[in-house]
Amino acid sequence: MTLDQQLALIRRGAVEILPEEELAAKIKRSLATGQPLRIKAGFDPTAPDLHLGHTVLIQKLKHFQELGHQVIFLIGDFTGMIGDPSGKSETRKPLTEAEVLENAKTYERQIYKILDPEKTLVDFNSRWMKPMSAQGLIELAAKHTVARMLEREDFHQRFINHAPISIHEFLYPLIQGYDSVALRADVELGGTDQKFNLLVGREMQREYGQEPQVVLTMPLLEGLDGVNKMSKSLGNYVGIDEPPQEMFGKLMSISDDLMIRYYELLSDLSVGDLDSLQADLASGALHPRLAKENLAKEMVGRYHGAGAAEDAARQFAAIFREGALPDEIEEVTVAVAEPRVWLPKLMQQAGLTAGTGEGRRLIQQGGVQVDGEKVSNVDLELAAGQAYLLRVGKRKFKRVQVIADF
RNA sequence: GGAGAGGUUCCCGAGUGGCCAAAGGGAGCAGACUGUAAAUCUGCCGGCGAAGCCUUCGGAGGUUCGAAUCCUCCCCUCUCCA
Repeated sequence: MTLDQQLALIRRGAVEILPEEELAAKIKRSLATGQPLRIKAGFDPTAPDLHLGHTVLIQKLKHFQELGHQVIFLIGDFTGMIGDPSGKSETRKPLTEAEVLENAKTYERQIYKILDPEKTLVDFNSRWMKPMSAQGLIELAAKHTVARMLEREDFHQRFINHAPISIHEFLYPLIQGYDSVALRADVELGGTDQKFNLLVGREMQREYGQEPQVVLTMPLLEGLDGVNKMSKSLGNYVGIDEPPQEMFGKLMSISDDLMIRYYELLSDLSVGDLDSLQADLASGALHPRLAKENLAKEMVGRYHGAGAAEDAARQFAAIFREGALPDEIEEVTVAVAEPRVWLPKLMQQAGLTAGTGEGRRLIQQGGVQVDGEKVSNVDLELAAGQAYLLRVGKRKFKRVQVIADF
């Protein structure tokens, strides 16, 4: 592909490319020499459960891969072994080497749903960080100043808010920057929240006499709430390993605005198609529900195959539009010592609620059905020795076999 | 090392002896409305078969009829000084 074509694809969805002229120069040189660019992106070894937020970045890696460049998927196992960079929580327990390898495998299994395994290099920063001596680390630390560190937004905020900042947190950007030196990276990708760290990489490379990498930032994908960034700890995520039904349901529950955003950052739709999609939505030619269904199908299809996507769509429509039951309802068996069970108790034992208080509340609120009948009596007792279909809220179903055990 | 500020329920944050299972907001859950949503409105939101009782306000003791609130010691964070 020509320089301009490459640049266009790389630019798509990117927030910033710093500096763009350098990227152009690197690509030009690559075209001339046939030498692919080395594209780096770093990942935390402790969270092997990728969600759609991560895939924004991985999609971009894929673009580079399509352009023939060398993608390096770097697992920050060394940094992950030390502790928690957010500073808030308790010290993270160090991962063993076996765990790291295990997590790496999980990563590979997940990313290869998007990336080409043949063209992806997976590396670990412990490879060069572990042999580094204390002297080497201090030398590394000497290449940066505290004032410079405090320029980073979150450090700055915490500093002025009198929140704690641990010394080791200053080491993370340095090490991440050194990773770029070790890998001789030409380009590093990251979320916009990574901008500072990515730029440290440029400075480190310069310090070590290398040509600085180009920094490319991608937007952070908002989570299902539409406000906060997608993250596991906030619970607003869609994991790419989730069952099709789950994934489909979550995607269908996002707001219309968010749907556009997801299309933009996750879909393979071309820029032109995206524009006409938006136009059709605005004119009413396309029903938002339909557009959302298509998006959900595309995502489920990407991670589970087209068949699974169709199934999920059909079931979803059946349950939520026609009020039918899902194809598969989990069955549980609960043994009770009395001839009758109190419903809230049963719900608790079936794993539908955390306690009887919650069950009691749900009944009062009209959110509980037994065999399709809404329950209003908090004291309702069911006879043992038979099966019941319990529905709690909109989505939780269980077929419960109550056996008498006395 | 010295002086000061602070640690409250999932999160933020009020509460400075009984009226406190603890205001308010956020998140979450349920219901209504819808397009499946979003927005909005309503209710719930420590545990308990619900009567009252039990466990919670950094930790351990103590004062008191009674402590998130007062005292002692300890742990942790921040600020200023050195």
